[in-house]
Amino acid sequence: MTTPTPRKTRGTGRPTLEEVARRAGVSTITASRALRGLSSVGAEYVDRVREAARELNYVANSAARALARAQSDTVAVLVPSLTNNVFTDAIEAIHTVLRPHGIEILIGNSHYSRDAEEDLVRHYLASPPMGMMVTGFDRTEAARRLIDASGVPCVYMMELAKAENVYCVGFSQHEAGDAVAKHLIARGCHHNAFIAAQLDQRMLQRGEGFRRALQRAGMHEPDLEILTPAPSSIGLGCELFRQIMTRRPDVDGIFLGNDDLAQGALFEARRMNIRVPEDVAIVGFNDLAGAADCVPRLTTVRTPRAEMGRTAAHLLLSIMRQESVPTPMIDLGFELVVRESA
Amino acid sequence: MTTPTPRKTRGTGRPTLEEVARRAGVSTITASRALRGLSSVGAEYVDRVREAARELNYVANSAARALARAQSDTVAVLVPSLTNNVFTDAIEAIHTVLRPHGIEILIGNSHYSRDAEEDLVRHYLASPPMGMMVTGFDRTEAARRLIDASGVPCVYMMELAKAENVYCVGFSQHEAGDAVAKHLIARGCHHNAFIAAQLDQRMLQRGEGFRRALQRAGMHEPDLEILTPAPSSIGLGCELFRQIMTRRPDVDGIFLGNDDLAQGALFEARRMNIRVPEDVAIVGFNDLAGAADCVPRLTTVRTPRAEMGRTAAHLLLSIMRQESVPTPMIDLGFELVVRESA
DNA sequence: CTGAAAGCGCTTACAG
DNA sequence: CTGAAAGCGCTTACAG
Repeated sequence: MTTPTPRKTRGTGRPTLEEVARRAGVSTITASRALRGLSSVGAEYVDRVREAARELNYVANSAARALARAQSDTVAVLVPSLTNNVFTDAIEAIHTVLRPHGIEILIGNSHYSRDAEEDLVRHYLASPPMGMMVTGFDRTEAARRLIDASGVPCVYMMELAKAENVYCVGFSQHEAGDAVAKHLIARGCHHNAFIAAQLDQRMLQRGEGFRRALQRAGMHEPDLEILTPAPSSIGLGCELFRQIMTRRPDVDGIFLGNDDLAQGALFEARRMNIRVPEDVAIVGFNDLAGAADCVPRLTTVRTPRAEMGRTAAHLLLSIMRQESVPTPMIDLGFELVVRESA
Repeated sequence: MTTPTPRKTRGTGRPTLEEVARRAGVSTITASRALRGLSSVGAEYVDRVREAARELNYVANSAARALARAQSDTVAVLVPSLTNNVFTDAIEAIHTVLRPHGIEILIGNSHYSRDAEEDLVRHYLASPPMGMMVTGFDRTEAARRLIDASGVPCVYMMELAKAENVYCVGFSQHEAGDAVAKHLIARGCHHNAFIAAQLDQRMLQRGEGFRRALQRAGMHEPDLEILTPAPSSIGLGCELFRQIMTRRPDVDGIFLGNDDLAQGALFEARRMNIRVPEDVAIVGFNDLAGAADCVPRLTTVRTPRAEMGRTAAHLLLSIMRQESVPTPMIDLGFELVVRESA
């Protein structure tokens, strides 16, 4: 004898918490608490509820939960680019840490635009995520205020803050630039150029570190800097390398603000029959895929992208749980990887 | 005389639809309809409601909406990698199309694992998105069934389906491999190798196209194929190039299944003092950044990543709106870009 | 074209 | 430790 299943007119048709509770012989709220692992539920109930949920293939309706709690199991991650593996590496690591906690990651790509980032902040804060992670500190005043006023826990990635009261995970871009300059100087390069594109704050900070070190050594030549807001690319690296070497053939050391630019320089050097590192030493930044394999193998600065993502995610987790964190600022450092090009 | 604002104990504290309605002097449901642009609302009301919403800075609570409609304004996009720009390019385009429609994109990265993808399918389908986009057709039977049974509109990207009843946007990987073989043959290459890694279906399909063309020309040599499931990378390209040239120095044409592998081959060729294309012609796949700038400039197959993303997103939009679509299968083609390496 | 009622599926807040 | 009630903020379904 079969009872006809009543046709539901609304809803998803999926099993609900109420059905789980009924099957387990407890109240809905007890089922809710049992499934959430709240300690105030008797052990015998917990098992019964879990069992019932399993049998029914129960999955909590996240919309209902979000509505009831006035918050969703979501973390918004704002990056300036998805093309640049610097950020996808970090995102991967964030996923790895947060997914097991049932947290969904919303990726916002600002395309290196402050205004676009402000829109994203506004958008995500409209349905407050339980936390957010943003890239660096360069944003509109409005975006800054929105984040602060939202009360949503926020971790800043990729840079170190000046202030004490912000949670950040990164490394000193300035020191990294400094290290590159010192390496070039120690190598005996006398005319050191700096080539940068995109001109986001991190790029500028490493440029500043590089410049300062040259100045301290009395070797800074302002006209040996090429800074363009155009997006970084291998092609642009080719172009700018040719430009500087044509204008100043005596340049014997170049720091290109990232590996794309540096790879382009390597290619163009070959086309121009300029030997690397004999005629000119070349240093990149980030140690992306390929840097270790090109000809000559690229000397560059390895940045801890995955580790930043992982650490930032763990930090955010702690803050969201209101745990006390040892230090709000985590410096993960960097490493100058000396290979063949410089 | 000021009335003290009642402190809300629950909820987000954000303005609700009810407040908007009250301010506009209509019922909540009329406000709801007005804001959603349902034609059954008098024009005068629409303006009043919109005005009130603007004044209150009203943003609909997406959780409440999702709960009431038993569906969220969300599209899940499943890709095998975020490191490979093939997929980030597509994702970018999808974002561009879907964002203006208020649709949030959930990115699932399967890391080229069928099991991981099945988990993702299960996860996303647990809170059904309004639509989903997946990569190719190679998945577990369970994942396939879950998608079909869910009733969630789904568009398949990157490949063309055999069946008629699936919505897909891509190009023929098989034909692309065929085109590469023909080019190498026309160039006069007699011993043509195929080097592939990762071994996802698309890679294998272009390999098959390549192989068939060689067979038709009576030029296929089985031992000139290196297929490894290891992840593609420039470094691996170096390694495999050295391997094949050491084993068979008479090879004079190589199709590497993607640009990473090909770039590695170019580097290693230089290290081995093998001239490209004089000694061996090299063809890559995808035309990623750098292909046009390396030395020698890489001959490769340009694939329509952004266009696939854009087109797939528009197609999904149509399906979700239940509009009739002219054709479920959209072939965007590819283009052999002949540069210097072959 | 407009609205009062009910419901979506959870969790909070209050009792016991 | 457990539960009945109320509420989160929308939309669906039914009337008029």
